[in-house]
Amino acid sequence: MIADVAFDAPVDHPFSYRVPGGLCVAPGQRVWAPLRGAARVGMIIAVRDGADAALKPLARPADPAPVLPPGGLELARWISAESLSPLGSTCAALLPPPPVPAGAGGSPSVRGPRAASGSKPVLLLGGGRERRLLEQIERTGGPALIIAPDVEAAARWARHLARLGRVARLDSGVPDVERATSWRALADGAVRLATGTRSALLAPLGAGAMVAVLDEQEAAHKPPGPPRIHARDVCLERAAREGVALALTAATPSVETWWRADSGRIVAEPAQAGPWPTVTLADTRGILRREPLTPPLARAIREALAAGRRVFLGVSRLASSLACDECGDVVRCAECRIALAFSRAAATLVCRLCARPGPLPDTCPACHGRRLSPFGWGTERVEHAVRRRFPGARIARYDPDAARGARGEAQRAAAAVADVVIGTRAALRLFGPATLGLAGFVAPDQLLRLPDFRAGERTFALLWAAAERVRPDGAVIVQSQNPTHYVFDALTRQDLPAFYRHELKFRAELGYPPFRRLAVVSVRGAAAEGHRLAAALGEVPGLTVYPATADRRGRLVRVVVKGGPDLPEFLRRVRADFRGPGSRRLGIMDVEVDPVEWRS
DNA sequence: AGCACGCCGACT
DNA sequence: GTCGGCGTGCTC
Repeated sequence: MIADVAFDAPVDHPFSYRVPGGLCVAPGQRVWAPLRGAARVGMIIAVRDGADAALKPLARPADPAPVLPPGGLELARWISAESLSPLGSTCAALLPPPPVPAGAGGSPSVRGPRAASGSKPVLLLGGGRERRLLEQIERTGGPALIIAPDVEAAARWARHLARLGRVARLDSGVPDVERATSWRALADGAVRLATGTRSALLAPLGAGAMVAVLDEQEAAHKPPGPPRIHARDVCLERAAREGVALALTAATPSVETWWRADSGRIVAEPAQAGPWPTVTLADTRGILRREPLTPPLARAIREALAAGRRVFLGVSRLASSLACDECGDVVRCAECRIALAFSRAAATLVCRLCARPGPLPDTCPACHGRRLSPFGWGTERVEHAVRRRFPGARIARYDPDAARGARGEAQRAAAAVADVVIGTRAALRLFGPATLGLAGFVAPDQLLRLPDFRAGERTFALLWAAAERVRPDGAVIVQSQNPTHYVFDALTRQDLPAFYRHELKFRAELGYPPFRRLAVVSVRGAAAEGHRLAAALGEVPGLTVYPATADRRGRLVRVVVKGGPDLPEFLRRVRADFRGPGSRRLGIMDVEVDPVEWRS
């Protein structure tokens, strides 16, 4: 017998081994096998008849029995194909680490896929969505798997579910041994409730199970590293294959998910609109930007502090676009309509999507105003201004991305008791629903202008999340040079559908997701090959290929490709040719399908 | 990914 | 004269 084994390595073919007599192995089981001298763990993806004296033998099983049922392995294959990630790496990332060499242990058999129940996925929107999800799990009483965007949320949900029975935690917030034990307890039916992050996507589930993806719009559901695929997309596929019930929750769903609901493939379950704070737009057009707080925002802070209420001030990282001080217009790519990326150092404007360089204009293309400037209020500058203005208030800055570890802890402690918290997106987690007196946004235009077609979606999500944390008698103040933008308008009117109507229109007109799929293809090492590849992609009917960009030395060639639902299949074919026999010095080709953000 | 092989700069 | 840089290539 010969076993084909996939390893966690950037090679997309399996390695074959002789199965020693007496060793009983099956697909879905992990094994130790020699690879270039060293013993490594790999996933058996096939076992076949045959003999080849040249093959090395498998060493020993790493799992007493398959961790993946046939359906799980098929799903892993689909993930690997869809994301162009190696199958071995996909399995490694989506399974708990194999048990340590110790005693053999029992052999829980993993159940196969269940009969399809055929119900459509549901999208839980609006206030109380998490409570409704919990009630639904309680009502159905079946097995449930909660996929959270991060470890903290997984832990929180483990506590919520503990009321209903034993909960298996499958995320990296618990020790590896506990993860592995939980996985097996779930497989043999001893435990029916589980929480985890994306690494729990393949967790075994009993009949009548339900999977939930929390905050499905979160980019954290597609973390770096293989397999580069969004947890929501895997769950949609799993629901379709295995017939498990699927629930997605979101305050502001991804545009892709809203569109699926629009077209009836997902059933949206909105809540009745709850109370909403007053949202006010403060127009900053033509205002000298020496001071980050407009009079309305400063007044609102004073009032909130006087009333003993807490204030959140949302700031963003430094800007990378060029805007007009007079009319607020941002310099955009004529073709792609996304903001041109501004580099102060190089004094250049360039489109991150099509790579078209724009000349640095002297005057605003919209109003011919002469004051064009890079826009930015960093956390420090805002903090400084607020301290000067409100010397008596307890003011704290909170940006966990900038301060990690012990410093982050200290920052969090200070922010927890501060009257005014100045922070980025992540700071919102400090506040419960309807607890703030005021949420103010100093310059959300910075987010709105990010050179990314998702800029509107992300800005809307942030503002909405903040508004949900403001008391109904509180206020949201948004400073903007673009006060009539549909993002702000939908926020003010608490009108979710209005935002998606506009956004879908924009996406449809320019052929962005969900109407077309995107991929970023990079070739490292050989510029000529990279350009040859870009040319080859351009020949494929149905694909739109943006001009390739190269870094300074031409070591990295990047090309953005647009295509239809079968984009991964096209890319796999092109990659196979690219790596095909007979060609030398090809460099390394790397593909990111459905990128969530640009980051060059 | 790891790990070895391989051909060019500064050191005991 | 060697030690070591990481570019290139292979792993059943």
